[in-house]
Amino acid sequence: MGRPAKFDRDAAVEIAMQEIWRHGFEACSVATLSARLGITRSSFYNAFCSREALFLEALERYLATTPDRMLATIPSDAAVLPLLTEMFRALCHDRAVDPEARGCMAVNAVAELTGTHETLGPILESRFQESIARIECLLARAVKQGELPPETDVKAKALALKSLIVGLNLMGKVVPDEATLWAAARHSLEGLGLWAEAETTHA
Amino acid sequence: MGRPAKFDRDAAVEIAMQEIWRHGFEACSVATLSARLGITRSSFYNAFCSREALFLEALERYLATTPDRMLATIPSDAAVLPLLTEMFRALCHDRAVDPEARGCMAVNAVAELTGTHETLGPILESRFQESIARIECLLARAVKQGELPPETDVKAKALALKSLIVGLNLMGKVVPDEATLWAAARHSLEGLGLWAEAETTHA
DNA sequence: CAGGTTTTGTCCAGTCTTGTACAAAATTTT
DNA sequence: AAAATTTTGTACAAGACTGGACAAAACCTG
Repeated sequence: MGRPAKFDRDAAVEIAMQEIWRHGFEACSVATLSARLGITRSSFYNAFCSREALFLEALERYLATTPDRMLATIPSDAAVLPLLTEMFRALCHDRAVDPEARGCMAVNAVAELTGTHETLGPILESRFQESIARIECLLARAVKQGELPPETDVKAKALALKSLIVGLNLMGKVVPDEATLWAAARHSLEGLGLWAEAETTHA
Repeated sequence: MGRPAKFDRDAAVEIAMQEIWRHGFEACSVATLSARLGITRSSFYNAFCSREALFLEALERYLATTPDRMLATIPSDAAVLPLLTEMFRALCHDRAVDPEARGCMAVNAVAELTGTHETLGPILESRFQESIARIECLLARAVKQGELPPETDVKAKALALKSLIVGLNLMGKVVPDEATLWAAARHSLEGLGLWAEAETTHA
């Protein structure tokens, strides 16, 4: 099967993710990325085809670890609201714990590439829409489970929630203090009637 | 006083603002900006010194027209809450009415340059902080004027508000529909206890 | 060991970028 | 009209980036 690659592809994607997270997509040229990865541009093109392709891989990798992920891996029967609260707590923590305050890679990417980048823009937009839809489903389930009143405007609330998520993520780049972020988040969640103390995980 | 400039400097700043708004700061090279402005790079450097300096001028120009401005030009005795509501309405409108859905230039700039650009980053951050402080003052005044209960956590509410503003502005790049944005905004405002019907401007 | 396959390093051409330098042009002031 | 001032066009040097071409190296399979 030919000559094996001299570098760890997975580790490379991780590094690339960190790099793009830090500096943004356009700021990471093939040259700088290759250097950072310890490979030549030749190997770069061979392994990843294009900067865009690597970005998408890096994005996937990022999304797999982001607090947002908690909303996708739905236990299906669990209460929604405590999960939501938990997610916001994790979000505030993640933003504040990062010494570089790079914010959320996905939000950064949307801000940078949406409406600008020919191919990446639409992909990010649809991801965004999907995220909103997922939240909408979750809220609908919360209504069905009696966690929210039946007259809840699920669509508006989902959008308000996503706004809050995006806002906090960007805010975290400027105000990287967990307590402060959490105060704002909790305040908003309470206002939306979505705040719920997490169940004490069986001690 | 020497040879007069062949181009309208003010109009040039306007065009530059539009361009940076559209494509982001780093995507606008001196070459492309100069071309767009109809001048040579030589004239560009002569008139604006640097790309960064022009950006700051463009940013000032932008900030002078943004809905956020409504919160700075405080009538000092007027009710705060209706003004706030009005501002959000304008924000949702502005985001939705833009056929290119470029979002808010300031928010875009924060997302792009904060933590990355040596000189512009800190400037944008302090602008951001000032904006939060302004909102905080406004809310404090609202408490004093009896529009909000005395026990209001002004600091948390101000941050929640700013999060909402930022979130909506970014959201507008993906969901450029006024009704949808406004539904989310109003929902959040109501939750925060900040929604107030605007006084009918004397008909 | 030969043949096939894949990675890797080097090289290239073409385009872009920045900031400066210098002379020509245009206009005001003396 | 001459001098001073400022803008403008052109040119330069040094460097970065892209994407592809090509040969050499390294490995697997028959």
